[in-house]
Order: sequence, then C-alpha cells, then structure tokens
Amino acid sequence: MVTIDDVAELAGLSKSTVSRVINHYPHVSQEKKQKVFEAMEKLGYVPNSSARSLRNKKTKMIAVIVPRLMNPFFGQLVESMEVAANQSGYQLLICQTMYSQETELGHLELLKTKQVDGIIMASLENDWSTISEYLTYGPLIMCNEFDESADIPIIKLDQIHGGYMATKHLLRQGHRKIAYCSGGYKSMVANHRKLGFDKALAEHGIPFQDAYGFYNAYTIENGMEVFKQIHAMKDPPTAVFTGSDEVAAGIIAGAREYGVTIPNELSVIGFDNQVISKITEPKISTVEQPIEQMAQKAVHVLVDKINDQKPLIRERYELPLELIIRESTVGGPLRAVE
Amino acid sequence: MVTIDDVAELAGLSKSTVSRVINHYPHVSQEKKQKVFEAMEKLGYVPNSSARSLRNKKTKMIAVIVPRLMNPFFGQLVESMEVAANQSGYQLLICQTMYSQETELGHLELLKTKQVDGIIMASLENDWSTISEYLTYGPLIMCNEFDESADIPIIKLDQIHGGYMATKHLLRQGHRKIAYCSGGYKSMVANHRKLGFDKALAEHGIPFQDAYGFYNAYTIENGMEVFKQIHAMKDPPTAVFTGSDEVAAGIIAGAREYGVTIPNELSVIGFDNQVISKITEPKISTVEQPIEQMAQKAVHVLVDKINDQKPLIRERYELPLELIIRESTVGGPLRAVE
DNA sequence: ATGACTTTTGAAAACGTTTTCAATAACTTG
DNA sequence: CAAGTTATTGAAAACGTTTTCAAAAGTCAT
Repeated sequence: MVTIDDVAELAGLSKSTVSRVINHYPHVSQEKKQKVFEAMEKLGYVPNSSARSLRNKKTKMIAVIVPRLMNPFFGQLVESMEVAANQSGYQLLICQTMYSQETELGHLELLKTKQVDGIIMASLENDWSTISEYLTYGPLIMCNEFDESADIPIIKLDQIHGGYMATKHLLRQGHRKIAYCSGGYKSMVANHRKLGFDKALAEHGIPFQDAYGFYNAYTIENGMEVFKQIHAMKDPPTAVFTGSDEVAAGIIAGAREYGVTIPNELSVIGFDNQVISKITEPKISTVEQPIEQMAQKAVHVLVDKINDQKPLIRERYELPLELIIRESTVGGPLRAVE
Repeated sequence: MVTIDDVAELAGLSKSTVSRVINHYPHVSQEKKQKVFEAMEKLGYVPNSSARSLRNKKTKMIAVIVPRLMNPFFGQLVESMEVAANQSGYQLLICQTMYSQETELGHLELLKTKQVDGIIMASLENDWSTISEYLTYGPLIMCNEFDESADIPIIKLDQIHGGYMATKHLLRQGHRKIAYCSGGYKSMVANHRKLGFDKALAEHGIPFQDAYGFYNAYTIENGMEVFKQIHAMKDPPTAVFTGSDEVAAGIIAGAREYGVTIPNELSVIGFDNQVISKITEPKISTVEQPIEQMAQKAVHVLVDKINDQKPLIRERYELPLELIIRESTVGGPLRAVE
C-alpha cells in the first residue's frame, strides 16, 4: 500500500506538506504543490480513509434505516437518498429492520461504534425512549415515520391531510360505508392517515364501524385477503381506503377473481402513486407522496446537523401530498352528493 | 468519547489486556476478564471502528454497485444481499450508477481508499479492461451482469436457457413471428437471452427479422411505446419476448388502450416474475430468477475471498431459471404445434 | 537596517486500536 | 527440585492520517 510517507519521500518533502496539499491548505508554494501532485500521480496515491476517519472523527458515511427495500416506497426513498448523499460527499449505508426491534437496535449501534456520522430513521420499531439513548453518540433524524415527542428534526408528509383528502373524495362520490385498511399498528404514519380519515367521516356525521377496519396489510397478497373478508360480509362497505397501492391492487385482483366489478360494486383508493397504480384494471386512484423531495430534505438536514456540532433540537418539516383520481373510485354508486 | 484506555484504567489493567478480552484471546485469567467486562459495562465502552479498521486493515464493509434501486429486480437483489451481509458480520454500502460510466468508476474508488473490503458488481457500465485495474486494491466479483473475459468469480443465471425456454414456449404455442425486446445494449445478460432466443428460432428454421428487434426498453412506459410501434406495423409479430415484466406490463397496458386483446391478438412473455406479473390482466407468463439465492451466493463468495488473501481466480457459479406460464401467452393463435 | 508581520516548511504528537516482544508467574515432568 | 513448558501480563510500536508547534525565510514599512 502506498502511503503519504511514500509520496513525501518521492517529492522530497515532509508528509505535513503533502497533507496540506491534499487538504487544500493555503500557504503552500506552487512549486512544492506541483511536486506533490506529480508524486501522487506517479504513485497512484489515494488517502486511506480509515486513517482519515480516525484522525478527523468523521467517516463521511450516513446510514438509513428502513423496514425493507422490496417495499417500493422505501426502494424509491433510498434511491433518492443515495444520490443526494453522494452529491454531498457521503456514502449511504443501508440497514433493513425487517420489522424486528432487535435488528433496528443493532443498526443504531453503528452510531456508537462511529461507523457512520449520522442516521436517518425511516423505520421506527422501538420506542423513542429507547432510541433517544443513542443521541449522545451522533445526530439522528426521522424521515417519513415519526414520533411526536422526539425533540429532533423530523421530515414528514402531511399524512392527516392525505387521509382526509382521499376519504373526502370517497364521500363526495356518495359512499357512506367506507372501510379503512392500513399497515403497521405502531406506525404514526398510518395513525395520522386514520386521523384524517376519521375527520372526513366526522364532517359527514358518519360513525366508523370497527368491522370495517383492517390492519397489518402491506402486500398484494394481504390485499386479496382483505377483499375476501369484505366479500364475505353481510353488510359490506362500498369503498375501501388503503394504505398502499399494493394493497389496493390486491383488492382489485381479489375482486376480479370473484367477479366483483370495480369501481361499480366496490371503490378502492390506494396510497403512494406507485407505477402499479397505473397499470391495474381499473387504474387506481391514489395519493402521491413527494418521496424524492423528502429524501433530499432528510439528507441535507442530516448533513447540516453533522457539520454543526450543536446538539439536535426539535425541528419539523412537512411536505404536502396530492390526490390523484383515476378509475378505481369514479363511476361508483352515486348515492348522495354532499 | 470513552476509549480502551479508560476501560484499562478503571479495570486497573493495561490496554493490551483489555484488547485481548475484547477480541476473545485465550490466556486471559477469568478474574481480569471479569474486571474488564465490568469496566466496559460501567463505561458503556464500545470499540471505535475507524481505529480498528486502521489497525486491522479491514472495514467489515462491502459495497454493491447496481444501476438503480427503483428497478425492482435490483431492489430485491440488494435487499437479500443486505441481510446476507449482516449475517456474515458485514455492512452493505449501496452504490447506484444511474447508468453512468463515471459514477460507476467513482464507486470503484471505494476499494482504493479502503472504505470497503470488497465489491459486488451487479452493474457493468465500463469495460472490463478499465474495471480490472481495481483488482490490485481488493476483491471484486460480478453478480448477474458479467463479462466472459474477466478472470474473477462470477455468480450468474443461465440466461441463455432462460431466453431459450421462453421462446420455445412461444413457438410451441404456434407463433412464428416473434419480436424480441430487451434492455441495455452492452448488457451480457440481454445478450445471452438473445442467444437463447436465436437458438430456439434456429431450431425451427425461423430467421429473425431485424424489424422485430426492440432495445433499451426498461420501464412500463417503454413497453407502451414498444406496443405502439408494433401496432403500427403492416406485418406485426404475433408474440413478443421481453426482458422484464415491467416492459411486458407496459405492452399489455398499451394493448388495452388500443383495444388489442392479449394473448389472442398478441402474446407477451416477461422476465423476472415480479409481483406485477401476477396482477395485470391478463397475468404475465414469465421466467423466474432465483434472486435471493444469487444474492446470498454472491455475498458468501465475496466474504470468502476477503478472508483468503489469495489473488482472485476465475470462478463461475450459474443458477437455473424457471419458466412460469400464466395467461399472457396461452390461448393465442395456435398455428402449428411442433 | 530594524522590527513586525506573514508565509512556508518539518518534527513530533495525536487519533484509538491491535500486536509484537519480553518478562514474569505458574505449571509439568522427570 | 531443576529444567522446560505454558499461561498471563504490560510496554511500546505500529497502522496512516492531520494538526500543533516552532523555526526559518520572506515581505514590508519605517
């Protein structure tokens, strides 16, 4: 391995000077600078990053914790983060929890061991009280998923309004029996969507029936299962609000199997505006989330916090969502228009 | 920051002994071992990984280079690799090329700067002659994408057979005018599939018409475009072989818009067996790739190479593909059965 | 030519580990 | 019990950087 000493020797200078050249210090004569460059070039020298990290106490790496990549929402999120991180001179370490608390905690140890300069949490399996312990070791921010009580920067989307818009749309189409279907229990994202859902229902004086609630639905398969349950009901809903386009697609696939037409017999609205929502038959009405924007914001905020040494403070960044109306919710049973 | 010296002091021992305890050396008395553990516990000590990396010349990190994560094939691949890497005690650094040669080269520098112990290339934007330069700096293997001439371990799938099986299936259904549609030009994966495709055609004495070739198709949108071109032909093909389920789905979506029925008027076969292939109308016949297996194999092979210091040698691991017949290719125009 | 800066350079210390080396202590084995 | 192992420990060097400190050399105003 070629080290800074080799370069110094070949250039006939001290390693201090070589280091100064590498790090663009002022006060190095053009002449020596030139010599150093030549020596580096000739030897193919490149600084060892472990040594740099040790000395500088900066690894130029950040980690992002997500549930799992196969979920296209997180795939997109991580894709955008990687690009943003690279542009800011950072490498992105990817950590999947696979919905396990222990795995999530294990990933947080990266901060303790100084393998990364900071962490973006887009997963939240553990309680904030547990996670906050790690704040001593480095900056930690939340992205998308969140805990209200955490006094750290949080970059999130206006999920309440998202749930509200989608539900309001269904209500406007005349639906009064609307099912609610979401992912994880613990998720505040799902929680907020439900708040928006409830608010819209309340505005129409409609009480929510517990029988219309479905939870832990993430995948297409889950969606098909949900459809079956709805189909078996004596008094089924006429519309379903879902937490993801995959689940909505599953409901549509289930309906097709049972010969139930959508949106006529059942309306479905998704969430995310994934490509899948554009290619099902019928196409899925959904709520678009500005994923790339959120990813970039998260990276920039974290990088700022890494550069400032100051302790983290409570900060909130909220981005808007957009309702996208397609075929899976229009032309359904018009019963009453507000 | 609490260091090994703090632990040593509190335990009343030398840091050598503490280090030995941490690294599970033999020949440390139970008594001192206990003291060290207590001190570590009390101080919340955890070894600094930059210092470790510097001394051990091992970072316990590997990088995977992929075109981009939004492509679900790579999403799945990376998901499985991350899990496998973690199980082997490694962190996974993710690098996207976004189809840029320069970006790919930039990522390879990670090996020079010793930020990672090895690299898995699942992208291949540059020529092997360029990439091979980096072999001096650490192990480098290929996964999925490959270059025949590279004398390094390559984990790949039997794409020739994949192309052959799919095409043979179309021929068996009576098709004689079969279009071929693939992704990148440079890709040897696409290249091999074409070899299998050609082989099947040759067995039936059918020459391939250049007008039936479509390239650079990756996305649903690309697939829709391909359909439009096919639809505008005077003598259109009766079946299309595509390089991905997304493209196949796009063709199906395009056909739906133009009122062309699939598979009756046009048969389509995809590749990958992504979830999307199960939810289009009709469901897509496709070729399943053992992604998880390939990802695990790649990680294990790389980790082995990192542990052996020996120089890399030519190795080939080839995993089989499986034809999955669904609706998009059956019930088409039966013309002749072999 | 003097004093007061500023620029340019190198030696050495520091970052937090692991490992080599040597020394001492504790066993064996005849 | 002497000689030969083996177990246990610590001091110091090493990994490859960056940075502090000090010194030498240059510049400038008087």
